[in-house]
Amino acid sequence: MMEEKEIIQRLKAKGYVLSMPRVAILRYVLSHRTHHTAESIFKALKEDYPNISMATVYNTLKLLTREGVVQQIMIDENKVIYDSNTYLHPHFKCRVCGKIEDVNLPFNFQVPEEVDGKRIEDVHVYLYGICEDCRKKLGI
Amino acid sequence: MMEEKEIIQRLKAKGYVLSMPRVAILRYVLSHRTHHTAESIFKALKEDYPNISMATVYNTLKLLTREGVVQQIMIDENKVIYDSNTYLHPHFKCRVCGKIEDVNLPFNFQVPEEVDGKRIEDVHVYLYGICEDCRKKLGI
DNA sequence: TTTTTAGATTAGAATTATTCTTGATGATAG
DNA sequence: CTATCATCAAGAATAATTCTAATCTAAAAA
Repeated sequence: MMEEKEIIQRLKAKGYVLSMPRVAILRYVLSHRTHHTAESIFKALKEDYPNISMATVYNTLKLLTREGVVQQIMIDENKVIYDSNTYLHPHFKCRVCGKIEDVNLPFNFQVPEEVDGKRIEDVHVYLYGICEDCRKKLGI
Repeated sequence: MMEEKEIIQRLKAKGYVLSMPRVAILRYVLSHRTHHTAESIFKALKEDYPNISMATVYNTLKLLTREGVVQQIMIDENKVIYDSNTYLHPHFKCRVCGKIEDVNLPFNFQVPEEVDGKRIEDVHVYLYGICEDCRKKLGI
């Protein structure tokens, strides 16, 4: 897990301007290592930075994705979730309550670097089912 | 891989009305066992059924997903792809040309039926990287 | 066969997530 | 300082999907 300073160094070295909104977004996702949406980040930052815009949030998240600081999780059919935990770990979505959680399970995903001539750079594993709470409530 | 007649039987038994547009959509996805979008199906059927509507395509695809006839593939961040090949197989997306392909690779995805109290019902594996064509073009 | 009716369909408006556009702003090199 | 160039904000635009309300139809009942 990378540190804020290290990340800022690296982005500066790549020629990015580390403007106030960008640092605010970076700091926010690093200090809340859970799942975010563009909107949840926007709302959270709106308080301290009342004139931040959605476009900036989207642009910065795209930048951070490109630079490997966050990961786009597409487990949900209608919005992208951003995860600042970028090591390979499966995600789970409950089909009853819709909750999305990390799954800390050492699956053996020895994905080869190359398959059928394709170079594999990233692997996403999404699990769907019913979460513990919903199972209890439903008695199943 | 299920047959059309068998599927229609099963859906009827479940109480669904097998109307003309529903059968047309079912038949289309079964006879073109590739990747579809709601829009591609709509356009293809528009020729034979000039007044079919997008709402019907979406509703029917949702129904067929619920009944396990097709699978929603969410490898692409901005649209859902429907796959009538519903056995567990990874999908690949080229980050250069955007092409999406099946990967016929026997990964050992022995996903347990239960993890951390969660019941796992479905597993999606998405691989991202560079396809053979793009590697050749780029010389990498 | 005709009637009935629950559920399905259509057209288009509405919604939601995301991207684009444009003019303003601000950091930085010279 | 000032010119340059990337970034920013605001809101319009777009794209995918869902909703709404009036109409239609498959299939059960008469």
